[in-house]
Parts: sequence; structure tokens; C-alpha cells
Amino acid sequence: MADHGLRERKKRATRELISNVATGLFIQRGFEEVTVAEIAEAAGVSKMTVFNYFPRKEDLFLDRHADRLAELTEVVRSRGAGVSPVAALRAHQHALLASGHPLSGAITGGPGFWWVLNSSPALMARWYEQEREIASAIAEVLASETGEEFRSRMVAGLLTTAITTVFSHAMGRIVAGEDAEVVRREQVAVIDQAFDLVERGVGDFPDRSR
Amino acid sequence: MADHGLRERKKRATRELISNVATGLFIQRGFEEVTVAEIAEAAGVSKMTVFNYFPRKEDLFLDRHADRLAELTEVVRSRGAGVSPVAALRAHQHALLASGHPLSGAITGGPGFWWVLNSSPALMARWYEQEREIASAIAEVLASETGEEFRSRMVAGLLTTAITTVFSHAMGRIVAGEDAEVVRREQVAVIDQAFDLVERGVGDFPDRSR
DNA sequence: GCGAAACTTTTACCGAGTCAAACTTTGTGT
DNA sequence: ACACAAAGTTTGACTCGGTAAAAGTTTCGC
Repeated sequence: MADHGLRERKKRATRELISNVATGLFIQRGFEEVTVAEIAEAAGVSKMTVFNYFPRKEDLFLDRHADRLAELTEVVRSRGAGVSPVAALRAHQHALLASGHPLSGAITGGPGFWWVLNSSPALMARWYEQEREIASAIAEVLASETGEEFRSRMVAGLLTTAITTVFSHAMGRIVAGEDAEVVRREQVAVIDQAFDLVERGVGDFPDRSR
Repeated sequence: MADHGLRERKKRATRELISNVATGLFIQRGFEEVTVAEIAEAAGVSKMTVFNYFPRKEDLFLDRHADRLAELTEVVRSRGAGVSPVAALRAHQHALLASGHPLSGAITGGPGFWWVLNSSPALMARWYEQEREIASAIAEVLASETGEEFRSRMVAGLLTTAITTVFSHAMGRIVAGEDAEVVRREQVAVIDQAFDLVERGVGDFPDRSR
């Protein structure tokens, strides 16, 4: 009764099959142009089963959210003593970039993902909802640590803004046709620029005299 | 052919009627429990007409967005010389609070609004989409001023986080049953705390030694 | 008043998502 | 092994948000 009973294995396989079929269709034709019924048929399964595994259609595409959320909260929670949340997340962004992780944004496969995402308001809405869930989760970690409800929410919100802005900046450049390698190289400075703003404040923007 | 032809007046009246009827029903029973067909009938109008005035059901409830957006961008755009965006928006938040404006969050009618909002994921999604539109609009103002695309987006994002976090903090307290007057009084400090974080950075969070 | 333009209604339709009941498959106790 | 329970899947019917097109109806310009 662990996780490799026949039952569990079949479920995982079905889930992955549906997700893959769906993603394939989305990338070919866009999110709204593919119906759930179509996905179900292509996966050899009933419509109801699709909704069994993925409560909303959007979850068929944005199914890596749970992992990302867990990873980010873990980065904050288990940061070294004396390391600020900003520093921890900054380092994590640099690490993602260095390892060529998709969530660094500076990745070749980007355009497909980005195009599908932008092809549907519903999908975008869900994407940003996940962003908020991340902010919320980080806030909880910080609040449980400091007891400061409000400041934790603020800090978490600011940090999340940095993470997502940095991501979408890289993604935007890639989609605009810039060379992935160039973007990736310059992205180091972008990350630092973003986290510097969060870390040191934006009081002197737009003045650059410091 | 200005705005007081019979035609224009009727349109405004109809629009307002629909909006009012809808809001009333939402507050009585929650967003999802009221169908568009029902609203149409209660307003003595056809379903199609409802969608004529409000492209999405959510817009029936969140129909003050355009004003808010315009106001916030105007605050940033027409701030005095030498005044930073942070300072301008901080002052604006204080002004909203002092004048008892609903968007300060510290207002008695809050619970109804908040309850309806939280009664529906779709509505929440739209709410946060509007938040993003605000960030995006502010970013555009800043970018047109400085030419710095990325920093503008970052700064706008951080500022928007402050605005919305401050709002939802006050709203949350009111809904939790705290006295509106108390919340309003303490909200001054909350605003400053939020904007201080944006202005001076969160580098030393959670350490308080400065 | 008359005709065109603007607004509304009607009707028909599509797709996401829910529900309940029938059916099939996997796991378990004996 | 075998039967029974539990978990998962399918079917079909239904609700609701939203769109499209065509046929009214009302207001406007002349």
C-alpha cells in the first residue's frame, strides 16, 4: 500500500498522459482553441476524468506550481543563520539561472510556454494567482519566524515582485527573439538590480545621484 | 451631441441600474449564487444587454477600477518636482485615509464588499488582475519618464504591493470586527511602515538593529 | 416626419464545470 | 482462489457564463 501499487502507478501514468497530451495541443494551437473534450478524447479518457485530475482547465498547463511553491518557501525557511530572506532568494535566483532552470526565464524553450500563457486571459489570471500564493506562503514563513504579520506580508510581497519581474523580463527578451545566451549572461546583472531595489529601497528613484 | 442627449442619459441610467441591482444581489447572497440571467431579469433588461455594458460578470461588481487606475497614475505623473514616486504615493495614501475614502480600506462599509469579493475565486482573480493593471500603468508612466524599462517595472511593482497590502490590512481588521475608528487611527503608522520598507529597503529584515 | 444609426432583444449556440448513477478495475480478508 | 468492498472511470444530463447574428425598437440628424 505504498506508492507503487498498480493503482497508484496507473493513476500517475494517466495524470501524466493527460497533462502531456494537453500541453502538446496547447502549444500547437493555443489554450482557448483546445477544448477539454478534445483533450479527453486525444488522451483516450473521458472528460470527467480530466476534471478528476485537474480541477480547472488551467491546471493542465500550469501544473508545476506546487513544486515551485515548495522550493521557494524552503529556500526562505532553511536559509543560513544571519542570512536575510532577500539574500537567500537572490542567491536562489542566481542558482536557478546558473543551472539553466526554466524558472530562471532565460531558457530556450520559453516562447512556446510564454505564447500559450499569453494566449489566454484565464491562464494569465491563474498564473498571477499562483504568484500570490507564493507571496502568501513566504509571508507565512516569515510571520511564523518574527510574529510580525504585516511586515511579513509586505516583505514577502516585495520579494515576490522581484522574483516574478526578473523572470518575466528574461522571458520577454527571449520571446522578442534575443539570443538566449546573451540574455542569460546579462540576466545576472538584472537579478542584482531587482534585488538591490528591494534590499536597499527605491527612495532615490528616479534620481541616480547617490 | 455632448453627453446629455437623451440617448447618453438613458445609457448611463441603464448602466447604473444594472450595476446597482447586481451589487445588491451580490451583497445579499454572494457572487456565485447570483446568475447573470437573474440580474438581467431583476433589472428588467435582457441578458445580452448586461454583457453589453459589462463584458464580464466580475465587472458588475468591480466597476470602479478605471477611476482608481486613472487617479493613481495621475498622482505619479503630476507629482511635484523633486518628489519621488514613493513619496507621492505615500502622501496619496495618507490623503485617502484622511478623507475617509473607501480605497483607504479603513471604512465601515468594508465587510460587505470584502465578503462578496472573497466569496468567489473568479472575482478575486479579477481583483488581482486590476492590481496588475495598476502596476503596469504606473510602470509605463515611470518608463516614459526615465526610459528605464526594467527598473520602472520593478519600482511600480513594489509600489503597488505597498498600496494593496496596506489596503487589505485595514480591510482585514475591519472585517475581523475591529472598530473602524481605531483601525483608521492606527492605519497612519501602517502606511508609513509599508512605504518605509519600499523606500529604504528590506535588507535588514527581520533584524531590527539598525 | 423620415431614414439612418444606435441600442436592445431574441434565438441559438459553445465550452467549462458539476452531479449522480451505472459500470469497471484493483485491493483485501478469508 | 473468490467474493466483496473500495477506488476510479464513464455516461448523460444539466447549469451557467459568454458569443454571434439577425430582427426589432428607439433616438437622432435633417
